[in-house]
Amino acid sequence: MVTKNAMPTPLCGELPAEAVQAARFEKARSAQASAVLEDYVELIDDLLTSQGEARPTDIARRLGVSHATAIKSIGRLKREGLATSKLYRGVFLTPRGLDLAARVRARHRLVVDLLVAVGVPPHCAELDAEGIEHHVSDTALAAFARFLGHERPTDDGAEVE
Amino acid sequence: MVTKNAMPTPLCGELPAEAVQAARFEKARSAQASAVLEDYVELIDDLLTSQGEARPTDIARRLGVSHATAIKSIGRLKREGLATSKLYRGVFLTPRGLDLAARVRARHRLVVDLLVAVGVPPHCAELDAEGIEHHVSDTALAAFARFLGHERPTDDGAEVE
DNA sequence: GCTTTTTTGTAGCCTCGACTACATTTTAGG
DNA sequence: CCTAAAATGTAGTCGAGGCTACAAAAAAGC
Repeated sequence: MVTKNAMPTPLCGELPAEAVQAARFEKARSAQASAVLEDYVELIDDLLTSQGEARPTDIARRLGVSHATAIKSIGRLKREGLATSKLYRGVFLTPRGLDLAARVRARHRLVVDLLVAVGVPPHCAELDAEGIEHHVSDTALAAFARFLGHERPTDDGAEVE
Repeated sequence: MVTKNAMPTPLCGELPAEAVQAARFEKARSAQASAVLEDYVELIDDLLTSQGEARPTDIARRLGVSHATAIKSIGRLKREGLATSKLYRGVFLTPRGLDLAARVRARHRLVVDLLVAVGVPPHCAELDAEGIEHHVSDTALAAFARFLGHERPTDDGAEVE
């Protein structure tokens, strides 16, 4: 018997257990929907900072997708008001895009740092964080920061096996 | 062709930085591809254990999707050799499905436990784990287990000052 | 036993994110 | 300057995973 719904959940007072569980899955699905856009925004910001420009071909290569796929996604970014692009002139971020990029990057670092702090090898932490980060809530992020701030393991990474 | 088969192993020694980054995103994408199937398998196993049967309608309700969507996904499970179903007789898991369910469940618990251990409120940990779990590698899982076993922080959660 | 409701399944449509193939534009070479 | 290559953009396809609407079978009510 699992009866994982036996605990008193703060927000979901009288809701049926099914609805609670359904909401959980729905949250994960919606997080996934914005994951791709977040990746693009973060990468574009990265390219703009390091290279001075973000060209679709570079974006595609870094993401490991075809240029057509990248261009389509850039179109979505523009529709969502996160980026702009001039014909044959590269992609740029709107203020909203820049803001999102900053938040995504901070979250990424925090997730990696936490993984390393609990003993995940740095290389692996980077890999896993790419998928994980999109699903970490602000509440959890705050907890991560608190955890890292209180008992930061001298930043040399936890002992590798 | 992307020659994605050039590096199945995590030795990114002489590879260009772009390829490394691309591989990271690709891993996240492939993890996402199996996420839905994992959720279904876990839920079906849960229903079989607690209710004795897993009916498409129940699956759909618990996942928060329409029954048509659930039935389609069940079809995918069958194609992948993870489940079987007899007309109007519910869904069952194959040995492979059962094995996957067990692994998914263990991983889920480990992720939740780790989140709680670093100070994430239990309710939030459950929510976030739903999305996170699909992206946690075996290496990271092992680190989680080690962390939880070695330095369990008195289980009172991080003190909220 | 017949009707109604629930459950199950099918069909068709949508969006997203991937792809290939082709068209166009800019840039680079000769 | 004109051509070849690279970069950019467009069109069309595909599968996954959602949806609604409808059809059929099983279960429940009367």
